Amino acid sequence: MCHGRVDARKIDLRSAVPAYRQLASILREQIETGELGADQIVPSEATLVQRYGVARGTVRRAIEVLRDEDLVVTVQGRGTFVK
Amino acid sequence: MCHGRVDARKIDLRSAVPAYRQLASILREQIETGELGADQIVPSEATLVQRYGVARGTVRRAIEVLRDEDLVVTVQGRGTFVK
DNA sequence: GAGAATTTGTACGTATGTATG
DNA sequence: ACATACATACGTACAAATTCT
Repeated sequence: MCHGRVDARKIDLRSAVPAYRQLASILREQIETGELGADQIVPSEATLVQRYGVARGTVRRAIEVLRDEDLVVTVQGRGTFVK
Repeated sequence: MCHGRVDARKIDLRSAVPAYRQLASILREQIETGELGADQIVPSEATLVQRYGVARGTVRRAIEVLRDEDLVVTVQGRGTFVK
């Protein structure tokens, strides 16, 4: 089996930690544990929107955090890749 | 004379340069020429929205650029200040 | 101190443009 | 031509921090 989808930690909108930071932490962890390996594409914004139930703007802010941390690079029309 | 308001360079939404970058350039220039001096507060988001006729999100993006360039600092509830 | 007003922060939704495959 | 994916811009609502009355 192994259904591909793993856990999808939930995002709590009522938390003191903003949703975009929670999502950034989730993705950062997946990168650090190797669940998302180097050069591997990060799920598309649309996918993350559906998977975590947040708005696209929130997804973009989360990815922006990772970009600022130099963990990923984003290319218009292609996607976001782990560095 | 001297009406306080100076020029208010316009922002061209049809330009190849995004509106938020145009606004960032305008504010950056005002900082570099001393029109906005050190420790002086930058006009509030609401003021910039009215003055330049763009959405608040666009204003925030412009200021974010200046923050990334370490030209200003922003404090919730207070405002944005020239460094 | 209480309350209102101001100002930035977060989150949502929509529409359109640009780049890639 | 088409579908996918990121980029920009608009608007709305509410929360949080600060300042003013």
